[in-house]
Parts: sequence; structure tokens; C-alpha cells
Amino acid sequence: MYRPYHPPADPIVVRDLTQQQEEMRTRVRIEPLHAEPTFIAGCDSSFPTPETILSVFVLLRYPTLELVEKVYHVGPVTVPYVPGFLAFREAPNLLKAYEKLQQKPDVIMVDGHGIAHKRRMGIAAHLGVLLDTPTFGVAKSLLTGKFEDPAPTAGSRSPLLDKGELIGEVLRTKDRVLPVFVSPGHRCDQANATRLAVACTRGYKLPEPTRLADHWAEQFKKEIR
DNA sequence: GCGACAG
DNA sequence: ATCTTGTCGC
Repeated sequence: MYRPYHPPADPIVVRDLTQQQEEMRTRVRIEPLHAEPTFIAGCDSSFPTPETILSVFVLLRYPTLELVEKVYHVGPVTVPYVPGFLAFREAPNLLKAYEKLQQKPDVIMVDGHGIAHKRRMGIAAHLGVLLDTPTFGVAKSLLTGKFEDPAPTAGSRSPLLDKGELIGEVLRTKDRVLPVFVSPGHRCDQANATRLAVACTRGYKLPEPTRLADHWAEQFKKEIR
């Protein structure tokens, strides 16, 4: 089988970005949500062309999950994809889309990891610090850590550990379907992240905020051409 | 030195 | 992420 190949990244750039992550890391706060959310957002980015990034934010009322807003922003790609540094490529454009929301969310579900990252600075944590808003990540595949496969029934979960430290939870959102990886981003803790992910699941592998952000990204992509 | 590697 | 045909299961 073939695995994705990532071209070597410029060492000096990587060193600089790593330093930036270490600084942001000191600003991340893992704590319970202050209150039940009234609005929860989902976001996602796609690339209509290799040099164009399209970011989407959807706003849902909680806990009904009724869609109340959907916005997007298109911009130029300025940073290549490098594992561990996804936020530097997508966050700038996501911020532009976020500004277009009439109503700001109480918490944001980000597609990607939160603290389930080598330096505990996945895109969900990164975005949370930049916006100073509660965030958590729901990723479709593993980046860092080890885990035991959760039981095959929806709702099953198992801890995601990195050197003995709990950095996330592997959650089976649908029977016999590959699980998702849930981790706190900023101003959120593991219990709330997992609880919200479960509460936002509606029979699909992806919780509604992320699933709808994904869906609208596809629609907007057609719309801009 | 050899793998692993979100989107 | 993106490209891209067929195939499996409810």
C-alpha cells in the first residue's frame, strides 16, 4: 500500500513555526465550558485549486442543531501543507470567514486535532487562542498518540494517549465505521469536547457542525465558478 | 537510522 | 486536501 508523501519542509521555516507554537501553547487553557452553548459553529477549508483556499463557517443552534448561518471566504494559499503545522496554512483564511458571521458561536468544533498534537497545538487549539473562544477538535485520522480500538458500537470510546498523557478520545460515532478523534482546543476540556461531539451526532460519522461545514464548502465551491 | 505524518 | 471507478451494505 502507498502512504502519502510529504515533501521535505524548509528546516529554518519549521524552526520558526515551532517557536510560534511553543509561544501560543502558553496561552492555551484547558477548562470546563462556562455554560451550556446556545450556538455551536463548525468550520472547514477546501482547495478549489492548489493556490486557492475556501474556508467555511456554519452556525447551528444548540442543542437542536438547526442551521442558522453559513459563510465563506476565498483567499490565496500562502503556506504549504506540513504535518503538524496545518493551522499556519488554514487559520488565516478561516479567520476571514469567521468575521462574516453575524452571530458569534459559544463554542467551535474544528475539523482537525486540538491538543492531540506533538506540542499540544493542533489547529483547534491554535484557532481558539487567536479568537479567544472555546474550541475543540474532531479529526478523521490520527496525528499523534496511541489508542485501543473502541468497541464497534456507536458511542464507544477509548483514550488517546501520548507518553501516558491523555490528549484526546477516540470516539465511534457510528456502528462499525472508523472512529473520529476528539480533543480539547482552548477553554474546553475533554469531557465537554466528547460530550458535545456525541450530542451533535445525527447518524453520520461526522458530527453535524463539521459535516455541514464540509457540505457547504462543496456547494460554495460550485457557486464561485 | 527508520518510520510517521491532521487537512 | 484532491483526483477518480467500481463495489459493498443498509
